[in-house]
Amino acid sequence: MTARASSKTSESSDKVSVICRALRRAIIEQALEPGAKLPEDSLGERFGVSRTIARHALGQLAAEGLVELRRNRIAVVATPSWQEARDAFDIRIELERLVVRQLAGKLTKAQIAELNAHVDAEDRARGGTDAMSIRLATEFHILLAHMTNSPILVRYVSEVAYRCCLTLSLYSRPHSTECAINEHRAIISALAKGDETKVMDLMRHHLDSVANRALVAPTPQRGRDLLDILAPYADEVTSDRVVKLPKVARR
Amino acid sequence: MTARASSKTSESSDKVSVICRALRRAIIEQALEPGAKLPEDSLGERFGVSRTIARHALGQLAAEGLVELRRNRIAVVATPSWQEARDAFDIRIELERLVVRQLAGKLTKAQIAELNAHVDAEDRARGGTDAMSIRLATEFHILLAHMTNSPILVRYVSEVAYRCCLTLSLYSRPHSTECAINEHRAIISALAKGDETKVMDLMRHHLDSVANRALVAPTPQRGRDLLDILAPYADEVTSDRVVKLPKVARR
DNA sequence: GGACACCAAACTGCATGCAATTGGAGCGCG
DNA sequence: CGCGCTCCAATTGCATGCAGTTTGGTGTCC
Repeated sequence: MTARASSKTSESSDKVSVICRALRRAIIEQALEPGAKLPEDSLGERFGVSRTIARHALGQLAAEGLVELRRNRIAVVATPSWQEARDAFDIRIELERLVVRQLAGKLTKAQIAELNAHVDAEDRARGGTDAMSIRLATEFHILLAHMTNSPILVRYVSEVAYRCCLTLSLYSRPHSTECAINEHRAIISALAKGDETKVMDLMRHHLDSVANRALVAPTPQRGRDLLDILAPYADEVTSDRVVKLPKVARR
Repeated sequence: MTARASSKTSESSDKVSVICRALRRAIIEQALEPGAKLPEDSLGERFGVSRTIARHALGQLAAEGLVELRRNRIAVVATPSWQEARDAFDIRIELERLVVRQLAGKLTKAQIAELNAHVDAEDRARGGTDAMSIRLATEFHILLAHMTNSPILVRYVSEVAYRCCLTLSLYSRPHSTECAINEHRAIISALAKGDETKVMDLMRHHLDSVANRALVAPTPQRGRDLLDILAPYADEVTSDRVVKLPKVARR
């Protein structure tokens, strides 16, 4: 047995879905940074639809956790806390281990070729922008999920992967994608060999290292946002005159 | 260390959210069976809002997988296939194992009391309707997820648990909830003891047995919907005159 | 009696309009 | 110069209206 009966899960071609896809992509490519404002009017105007539709799209993206929606306030691209980012990665690890567990030894030659082709594309894109590298790497994982032919699994893996993308733009330093690509290759080969436990371990370590490379511990321990972030500056303030705050990535 | 800093995740009090909650509950209590029609007008009228709002709510529920939305067609309560149900349970197992892994040995006395109180409630409700038993059992799992203080985990566990609920109304026979209750108690005690691997195993077996009790293999192997379901009836039709079909739960 | 064309009711897809809320500029005061 | 107040433009929350699509029922013809 190679794979399950197919099933169509593709998003329909509503105007709403179109906008969702566009925004999703803009977000994961970091064209829209976390915290960026998303007024319904502007969105509607930009996409040539009414506010009603833009609003609906924002609702969907909020349900996916990519957008934050507060009553009577402008929607913004989600700004996950460091802890939320870590949680997302933890969940992602378990979900993707499930993916490769289901896939180990069950892939057709064509599917393996497809995966290799994708990694080749990642390789070729190494010269390109960071954003593209991140997108391609994420799409590799989503491609894997698709091969399980489990719509639910695809949905959750996609969602959580996008959320992780989002956190990369927040907490990541410019990073080298090379090892990630090698790890992708290793996963493919273990999948082809059908070594279930091996591939599950590979996936865990792969995602763990991505997470660790990305989520450089921000505030030592899981304190609450503002207070802890401001603590060191507060020290300076009380100890001496106010010093010019160092420019910090903001939004 | 006992638990993380709190964080508010509660759904806001939009009219949309109100309708979502109401429908969600109606669905998991099986007041709305899978396949039930949900016209925007009727919903709006029933809840005293415009179609716009009802529509938006349906969109949200569709994003959660509780409702199926097809272009230009009346929305219906989702009718997951048997395979999708199985997939949902597989995902649920991994997610909830993650929950108890994070929780093992980290619960306060108060939290353990809360859990025990909930199971007591489940016990007391044994005389009540099946729907209520199912709801309470589901809420036990969601309560656990809440204690991780990870909003993302709460969201995914809730969603997937609701989806599993949905499948229970489709494929389950009237079942005894007693063992489930005992298993809940066992999980609590293992959590309190802090035995991580034990509680993860308990959770796996608990959910597995729920799934197995519920998902009585429907069509021997994972065939496609209609054809296999109709096969036996087709036999009768071709072999003799058309016989009156036995009344089968429909909608 | 059965297949087919057609039509009206029901319903969805979407835009627009109006009321309510927000946040920020401007202004006055200490 | 900082603090608080007022007021207005920007923006959201929601209902309604119109156009297009689907559904199901009726009549007609074979």
